[in-house]
Amino acid sequence: MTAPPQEMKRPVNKDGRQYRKSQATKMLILETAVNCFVKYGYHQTTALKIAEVSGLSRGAMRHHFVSKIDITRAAIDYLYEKRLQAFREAVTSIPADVDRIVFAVEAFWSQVNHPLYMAFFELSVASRTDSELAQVLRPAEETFNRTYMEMAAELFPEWSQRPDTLRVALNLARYLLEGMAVDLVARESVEAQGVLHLLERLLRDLRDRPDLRG
Amino acid sequence: MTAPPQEMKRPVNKDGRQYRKSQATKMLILETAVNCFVKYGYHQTTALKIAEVSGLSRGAMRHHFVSKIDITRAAIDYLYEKRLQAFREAVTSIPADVDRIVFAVEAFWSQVNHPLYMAFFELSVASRTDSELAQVLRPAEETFNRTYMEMAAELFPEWSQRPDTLRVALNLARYLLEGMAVDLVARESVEAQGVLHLLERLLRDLRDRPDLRG
DNA sequence: AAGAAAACAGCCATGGCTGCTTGTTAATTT
DNA sequence: AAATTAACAAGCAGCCATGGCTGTTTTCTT
Repeated sequence: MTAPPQEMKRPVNKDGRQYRKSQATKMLILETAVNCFVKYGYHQTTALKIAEVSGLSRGAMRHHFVSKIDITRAAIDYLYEKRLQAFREAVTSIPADVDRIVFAVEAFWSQVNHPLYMAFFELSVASRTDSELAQVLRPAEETFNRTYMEMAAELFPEWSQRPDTLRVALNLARYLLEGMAVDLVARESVEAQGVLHLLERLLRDLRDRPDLRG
Repeated sequence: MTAPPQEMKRPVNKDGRQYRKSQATKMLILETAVNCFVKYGYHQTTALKIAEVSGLSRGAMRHHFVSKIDITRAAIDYLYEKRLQAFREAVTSIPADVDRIVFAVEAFWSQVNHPLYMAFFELSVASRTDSELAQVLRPAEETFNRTYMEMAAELFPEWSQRPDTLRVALNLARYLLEGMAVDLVARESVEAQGVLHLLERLLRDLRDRPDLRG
């Protein structure tokens, strides 16, 4: 009986060109994965297909990510990172002297029309019947939701006196825009203008008239 | 060279017990298929699985439906038939002396919470990346949409003077409720009450105040 | 009652995807 | 420059879904 081989793995050198190449390849794989989710849907996206589109061999893929769920895990992080970042940018770039509701609606709407949203949507739907995926997706989504709420609270400080009204308003906006996006997915055309204007009007009402429940 | 065998197929006897059994089996298959779509998702539902759950052999299945897309085609007809029927029932059962908006919202909302909606939703999402399925689904969906609009027009005759406002209102209601349903799918909890009340209020405003655009 | 057709069972060949293994080249450490 | 490890290539065995074929039983027609 010998002692177990004390695998003293040397630390990764983050400056070496090997490391950078590895990172680049990983990014390539993740981007390809997300693109495939959008283009083929989650379940049609196989590990093999990702490898092929990336221009890598199956073995090379495996070196970086062992299985599809591994890729997916990393891709989800990557995806949500980007979504949050885009969100933050959109919100912080709103000028101070305009009606922020119009801008906020527009920002969310363009979010939801972005290809990245499609990827998220595919994952979300797939996760309903795939508990492994659901486990991976849930935390990322919770983070996103929390940030969404927090940013909204920052964006509308005058609203913070009635947090429950704000909550309902935010939920409504979100459901509506996501519902529009879904119809956009399936039916490719959505009567966006009128609906968006109505939403803006409703949000203004909710914000400006405290006596508006029921 | 003989003449082509002039296949004089005898007409189906719709009273025979063979025919009825066939119909029953077909129904069983379709119901199983829809259930599988809900339970496993469209792509996870294989022809084999449908056969197994139905308690049929692969050959027996094949006798009734050659391929999965065949089953799906028939299942879609079956599904939309049921959805439309449920819709019609819900609408026609609304009493005359109440605010029909509340009832209509409730009717649509319970529609969208029904398992059948989940099946439709799965198909709809899958059709984005599956053109064969899209082809099958599109006509059924168009029929449903048309009927939805028509029934709404019947339900709110006083609104028919401003068809564009009605259109926008109907679209908004639909997008919102579907968006809620989607979130329900993925996150299992939706702040329904407040949002539904807001929707009702908005619809009432739109109906009763003609000066409300912009 | 006999022939035809429908309803059903089960097998086989094919092809795609997965997990795993082995081999090769390039970079890094000492 | 020798040894080590990372990066990538490529193949294999197993699994499962599919399409298609053949055989058996039940029902229908005449």
